[in-house]
Amino acid sequence: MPQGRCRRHGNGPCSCGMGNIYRFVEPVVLFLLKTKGHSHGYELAGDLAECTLTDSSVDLGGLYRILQRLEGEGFVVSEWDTSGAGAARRMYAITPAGENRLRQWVTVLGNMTRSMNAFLERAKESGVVPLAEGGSDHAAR
Amino acid sequence: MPQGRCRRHGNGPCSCGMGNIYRFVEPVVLFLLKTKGHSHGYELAGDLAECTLTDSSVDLGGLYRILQRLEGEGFVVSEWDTSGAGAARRMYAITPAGENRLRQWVTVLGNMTRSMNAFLERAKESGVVPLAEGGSDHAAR
DNA sequence: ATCTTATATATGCAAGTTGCATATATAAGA
DNA sequence: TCTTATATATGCAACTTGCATATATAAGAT
Repeated sequence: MPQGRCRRHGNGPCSCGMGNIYRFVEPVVLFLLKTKGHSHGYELAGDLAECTLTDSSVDLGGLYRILQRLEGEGFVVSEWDTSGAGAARRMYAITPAGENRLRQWVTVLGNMTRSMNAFLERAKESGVVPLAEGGSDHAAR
Repeated sequence: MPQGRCRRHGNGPCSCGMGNIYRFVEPVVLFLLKTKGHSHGYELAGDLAECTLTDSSVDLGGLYRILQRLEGEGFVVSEWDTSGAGAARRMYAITPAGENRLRQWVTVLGNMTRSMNAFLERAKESGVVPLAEGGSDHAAR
């Protein structure tokens, strides 16, 4: 938990309060749009809950803002879908620029995992690891 | 790159503009203090440059702020060291609470790498991967 | 008929983080 | 005396985050 610490669960090693960046919201959204073809915010929120490592569900308001930003940057496009019953849905699709962005994310995340593994390796060698008090990570459920 | 995008390098897949969280500043600082015994901000900045995955060096002002926050949270303690020549150094040391925090970070980062690898695996299976245009990650140097 | 719930999108706001610039002081070397 | 390296620290605008709230439609329950 970096800066915005988890205010709900106190001080255990949980992944709450990490913000959307730690939940890989942007790359996962781009990936979902790439594989699904198209989707809308409310549906993406459900899919995201299964792709991310945190117990805290992604903030819906934040997700809509991320989609708005991605559209402003040209990585996704949207249009209203009033065909179905119920409230209108804003359907999103990924653009070629967005697909390129996704490939970039894969590169960056690949570098990150390598760095993180190297750090964890060093930490284990140094014997920092044994039994974290206050134990279980909420994210590990 | 998430929200605060890299303003310097345009649109290549670099790890700039990711903020300190993506550079693992907090866990790496705690780890360095644990293994070194004690250190000060300016020295930690040099060590951090070798432990993090970004090309952009950690912002020194930001690092000092992180150290201040960590002290406020009881994870490190500091005192002035005026013994050596030159400007006074504020020497930091990790506390028992900080060591516990570090163990929690190891747990959380371990979960993160597993989630990231699972995502990258899925992305590769879906054929999203091939050749990101705008190619090299600055972080990969 | 009315109430509640689920679906669906969106904004307001306070608190926090970030990058960049800047201010400060000490000492070594040119 | 000037520049550079060491060393700490704050100001500020821009952005992100979590939480609360506002909105509208429709299905199902009472």
